[in-house]
Amino acid sequence: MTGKKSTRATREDVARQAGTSVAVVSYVVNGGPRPVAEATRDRVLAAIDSVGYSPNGIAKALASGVSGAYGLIVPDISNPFFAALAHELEEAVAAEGKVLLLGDSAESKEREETLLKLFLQRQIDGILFIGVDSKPDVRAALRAGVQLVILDRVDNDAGVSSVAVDNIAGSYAATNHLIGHGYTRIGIISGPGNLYTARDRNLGWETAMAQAQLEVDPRWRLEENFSRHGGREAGRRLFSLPQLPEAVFASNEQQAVGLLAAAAEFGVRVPEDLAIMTFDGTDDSEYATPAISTVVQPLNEIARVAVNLLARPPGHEVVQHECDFTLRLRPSCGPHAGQPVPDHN
Amino acid sequence: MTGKKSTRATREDVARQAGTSVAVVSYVVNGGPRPVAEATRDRVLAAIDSVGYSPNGIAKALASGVSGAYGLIVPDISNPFFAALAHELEEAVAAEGKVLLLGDSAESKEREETLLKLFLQRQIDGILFIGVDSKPDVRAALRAGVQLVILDRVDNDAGVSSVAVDNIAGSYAATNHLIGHGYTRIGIISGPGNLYTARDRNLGWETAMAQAQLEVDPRWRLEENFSRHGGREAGRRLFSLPQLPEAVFASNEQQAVGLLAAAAEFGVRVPEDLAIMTFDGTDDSEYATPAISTVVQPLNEIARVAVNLLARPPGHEVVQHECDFTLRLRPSCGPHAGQPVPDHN
DNA sequence: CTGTTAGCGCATTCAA
DNA sequence: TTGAATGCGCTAACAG
Repeated sequence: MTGKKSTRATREDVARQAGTSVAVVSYVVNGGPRPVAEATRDRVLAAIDSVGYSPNGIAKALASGVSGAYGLIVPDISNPFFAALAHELEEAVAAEGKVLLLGDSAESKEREETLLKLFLQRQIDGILFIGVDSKPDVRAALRAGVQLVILDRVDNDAGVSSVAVDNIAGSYAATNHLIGHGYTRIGIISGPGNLYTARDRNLGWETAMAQAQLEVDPRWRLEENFSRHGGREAGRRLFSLPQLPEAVFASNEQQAVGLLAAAAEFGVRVPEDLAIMTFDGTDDSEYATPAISTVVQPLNEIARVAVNLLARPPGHEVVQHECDFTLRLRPSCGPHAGQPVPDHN
Repeated sequence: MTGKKSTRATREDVARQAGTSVAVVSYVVNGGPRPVAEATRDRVLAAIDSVGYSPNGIAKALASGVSGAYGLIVPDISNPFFAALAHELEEAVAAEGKVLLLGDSAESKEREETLLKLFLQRQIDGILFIGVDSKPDVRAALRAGVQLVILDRVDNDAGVSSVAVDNIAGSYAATNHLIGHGYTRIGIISGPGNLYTARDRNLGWETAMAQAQLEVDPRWRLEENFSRHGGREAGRRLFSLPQLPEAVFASNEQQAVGLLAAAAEFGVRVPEDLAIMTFDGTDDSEYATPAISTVVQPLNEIARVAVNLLARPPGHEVVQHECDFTLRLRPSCGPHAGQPVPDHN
């Protein structure tokens, strides 16, 4: 065609221009590992500027063994909770001077493994992992000696580090808050039974209910996916029952939003006819109608801790970090006297 | 420590094990560029399996010049619209056999440029770009000879390919639909004036209003950020006015969600006291209370077209693709006879 | 059909 | 303080 192969300037061009060796260029670019004379450095810098040199990250990765990138695998980035978490993670990763590779497994176990392998092939320096279920196969990463941290949906037996909120205590606190309102007929929409997250939140609710010696109508225990669709379906079933509970704990925020949509469909008023609390605490619950009371996950802390764990030199011990939550009270669970609520227990 | 440097198996290990040369290993791994005898291939495959070989993507990228990755830059991945788009893009990119690198510019012009450079350094094969404003500086990419496609917020003067929905026609159709309801007092929440997207949607609304010879109270023209917060602020101002419009076109979905929250605050009923239409059409509008009528952007098409443009060999002509939209009618704009509505014009 | 070998751009050790 | 040289793992000519 028109010209020669559009090839970028390399160290060699800089060296030639500056009248030095390529090694010296490296030294000034990386500020080490050896010192460079003031005058030489200036010449090199001028040359870099003149030829428009920018180091090739790929070559650097190959030679040094570190790629400068972390990988993030999520089941579905269009899920607001994962998106919010990804946003925080990106920030934490950037603060580490690295970039973040995004992999969306589309809720597919198979795609999840493919992504993991793909990342590993790219010499990723560490992997942030949110699995589609609680039995992720992360052996490939361990085998390759790559750090991996599991987020949110945690398998405590996997032998890898993890960061998650205290799901049991959170749902326990949420349920207790409903009980404190004086509600006695309290239902739950729980998540898929194969997720520890869902089981833990279920357990918290059960514990609070048992402790308060409250009976539970089994028809008020719905199980659905952690999605708006799931929440709406649960709501439709619930609202077709002859008798409604006074309150419902929706195990995740997306379900709560769906439940709200179903309530509107059926003319069920929230919180007058049904009080609602939920779990997660992204902006979704703030902007819902009515705004939803929720256990808030500290996304920022989760992200920071996770990235810190990833940045540790390999061979470190496995740590399973559990974050504290906060309770955010809004109109959906009924009128408040404005009293503060303890974080948990 | 315990063992030797945890170094992965390479082609050489495979070759040794199989008793062949490294080239042959390449040939069977890549299915070319030269044929390999059946028997040899089998030996190689067995050897690969035996030593647990997995090709090093970094080395491959360096040697071949293609990295197998596309980069995506978005202003904020926690924005549901961008998240939904990213989800579709990831899918389209994966279908191309590539991975997607995510960069979140956090609405910062500076970070946006940093990300672009970072991607370029990593020999990204192409960049999907959603800028924080309509004057993105993408010269670095052009200079490096890397394909780049601008999405959503398009600058028609940039000389780069782009994909976007027809914003003018979309808002024109939405406004006309409101007019068809018989509303004559119609307001607008428009987006930041520095975004073409916002200006175009504004223009579509203006055109429809002018064409219907409808007067506009300037106090019913609000300008706010494309966020829920912005929408809520606009709503609060609007609902403090002595007289409300009958309908409002919220320029993006996030604003509409915020507007709904403000309406609930002020006891303004939707659609009885105020009809609402909006633009974007992610799940957010479906699950809002009430569900929101909206111009729907064909995210799937946008993603496919964008990735196709990216996959073209370099040196191609600049194309600015404009996608069709659809209108999705829901309760928020008032009762319908159920008549279908033409796509546009 | 298969083996050999020269790069890809950079980090880094070893000399000078 | 600087230069030369080796290697990272792989691709793709170029020879057999």
